[in-house]
Amino acid sequence: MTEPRARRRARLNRDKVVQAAVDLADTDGIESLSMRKLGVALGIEAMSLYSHVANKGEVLDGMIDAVFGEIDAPSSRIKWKSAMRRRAISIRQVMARHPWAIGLMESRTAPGPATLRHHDTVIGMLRAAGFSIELAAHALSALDSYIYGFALQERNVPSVTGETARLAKLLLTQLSSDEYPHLAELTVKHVLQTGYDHGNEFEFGLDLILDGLERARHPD
Amino acid sequence: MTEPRARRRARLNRDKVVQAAVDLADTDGIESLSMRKLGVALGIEAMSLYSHVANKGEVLDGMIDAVFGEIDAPSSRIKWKSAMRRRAISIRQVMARHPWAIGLMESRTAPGPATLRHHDTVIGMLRAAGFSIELAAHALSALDSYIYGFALQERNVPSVTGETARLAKLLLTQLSSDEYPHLAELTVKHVLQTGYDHGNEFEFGLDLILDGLERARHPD
DNA sequence: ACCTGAACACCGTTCAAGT
DNA sequence: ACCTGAACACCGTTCAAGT
Repeated sequence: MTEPRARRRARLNRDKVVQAAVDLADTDGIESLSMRKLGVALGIEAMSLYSHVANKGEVLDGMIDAVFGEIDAPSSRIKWKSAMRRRAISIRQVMARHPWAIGLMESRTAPGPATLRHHDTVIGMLRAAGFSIELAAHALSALDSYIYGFALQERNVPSVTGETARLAKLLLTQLSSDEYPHLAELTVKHVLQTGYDHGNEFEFGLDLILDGLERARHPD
Repeated sequence: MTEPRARRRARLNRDKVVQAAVDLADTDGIESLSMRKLGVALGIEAMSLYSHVANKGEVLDGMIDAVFGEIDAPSSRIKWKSAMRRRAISIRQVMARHPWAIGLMESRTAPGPATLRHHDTVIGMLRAAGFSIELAAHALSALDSYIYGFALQERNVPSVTGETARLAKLLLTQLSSDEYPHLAELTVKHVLQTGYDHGNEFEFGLDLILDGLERARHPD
């Protein structure tokens, strides 16, 4: 038993550093991901990380690419609409697993191999389904904007589950119903209703776009 | 002339601190916005800021609310569809002026008065146009997801303007056209075409959603 | 009431030194 | 080739002290 408390994988490399960073961000949040804590998690001094990555930015780029690798590649064996629908739902699930990812995307500009592979597959599937280059670009832009934007907003809305959150929201609504009557009405009569599922909201907008794309592909 | 180099406004207060933070983020980027630099910009010691704000988070919340205050309130004197279209374009313009805002939204959860006022006005306009509560919620969720997601993606794509960026992109495409053929094709034959305007991409998706909402309001 | 300076507990990163 | 410890230039924030 020469092992200290932190399990040291056979040999450290870039991928293992990135995976440890993903785990740390999932557990403690991205704001507490530091090179020093990452070192501790790997049973290593923080400065040793620089043997495997050039800087923290490379870790962050790797994390984003790892997240893209988790997205289900759309199958070309089903209708394009079902495939794009499943892809959207898969992205939303992945973003729910890694809530820090959506915020990280904003600051990173160097797409990794998994990211490029994913987009290449999606474009290829749309082209095979008969989309023109222009329409494929429009479709990808519209769908991804919607999916990422929804994930971004979902992160900001405090979850309605849990009685305390519910009570807090009710109180807030009560206080502001004079100043913001329409917002108060929408909150009380819609968002706070038992059985309200934010996922329905996601699928409503998603189907709006998918139906619109179908119409654009087959102009009347 | 008792004034030192930094203009000191008559008396400092929360709003002036927030406005200085917005200016600093616009100029130098959000990543270099620190309490110390904010102090320098205001001709004050960093620690004096805590007389006006509780912490940096309050500054960030204020910045987001200031950005919402810049969005054109939708007029109730025109058709809902035109009003929502203009609102979307206004948000995109405001986000272009303050590119840091979209990334900040992700981490802030306390909406300020301008934010609440804006959303209340929009919901009120949709309700007046005959939208049910449910459909108004769906409409706002779909549109805002799309708008913010588009802004998020727009920030990640290096601008195609400028010959150097153009050449760099061409080279990149050349290198990866074997591995990512569809991505390469879309980039070369669409994105890099002269006259390509990313704004058209925005309006395509926007009109897709607006048309879909119109159909949802008047089911066939 | 507002501002200051010193201090604390953190950051990312460099560098010379070790094995 | 990989890891370490000390150091540098930064952070946000607290606190006792000044006016």
